[in-house]
Amino acid sequence: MTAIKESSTIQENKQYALENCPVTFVMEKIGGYWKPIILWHLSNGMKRYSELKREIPAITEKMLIQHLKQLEADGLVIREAKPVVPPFVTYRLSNAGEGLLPVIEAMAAWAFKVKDGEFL
Amino acid sequence: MTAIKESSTIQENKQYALENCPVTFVMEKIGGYWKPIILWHLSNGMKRYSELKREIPAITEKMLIQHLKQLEADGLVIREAKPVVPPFVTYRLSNAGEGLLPVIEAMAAWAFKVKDGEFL
DNA sequence: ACAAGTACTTACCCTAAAGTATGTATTATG
DNA sequence: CATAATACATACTTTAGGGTAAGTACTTGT
Repeated sequence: MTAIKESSTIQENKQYALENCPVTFVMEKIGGYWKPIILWHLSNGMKRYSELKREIPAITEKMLIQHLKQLEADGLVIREAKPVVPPFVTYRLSNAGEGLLPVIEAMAAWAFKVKDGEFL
Repeated sequence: MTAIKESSTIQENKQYALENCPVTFVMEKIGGYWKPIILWHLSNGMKRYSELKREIPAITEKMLIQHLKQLEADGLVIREAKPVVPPFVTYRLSNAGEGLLPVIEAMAAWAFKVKDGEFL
């Protein structure tokens, strides 16, 4: 008989990981399928909502807006709305968001090395 | 009436992201709550299965072995088993796995900057 | 009058990831 | 002979993320 595990929910483990692992902290911010893609598209500067939509055709509007809100709440992007009609809303990286670019570049570098078979 | 979206499943989107976004490629490999933590614990060298288990108390054995297998299948860690009893199995980073350390360090650096309020 | 464009919102569903609880093989040791 | 230690395996359930489909508000153009 194996020792019985005391209860441990996803939330508790999330908490554990967040406090103990900086990588998990980053994952929380930029994890999921869409957030990195959105950040990538914002890395060349400010974009309108509709521009992002056009540039990432596979994303649904729900996902796009949902992640933009999340990124905004996490302080990675800045939303600016001009009170005109039709609405004119732009998104751009904050300082913290731009601070992530080296991380993204490190990831990209690794990905290309793997694909080039450099680790074989 | 909003334009009707042509069908797009999770798998298709995954494919799109994987092909278009190196960050997603990396996420595929080290995403989830446990993989980065496991990699982190392996970054100081080879560890036995039971050592990992002890060092990451919140993880369940199912998650630990499942992610170790995944990491092995993705070529990030190397498993070595001595045919003795009780079993003696060790895990260590492969070259590709070690190649990820700069990524992890970049993440950690960013996480600490955020926590120190450097982006405010 | 109504379609079109912009930036959303909301209700509902489906799947993949994570967690729970248990079982297994082997041998040494008391 | 039963227990402990190691490194798993597996059936089942829960949860969170993602996707679908549709609606809203406001105004300009035809």
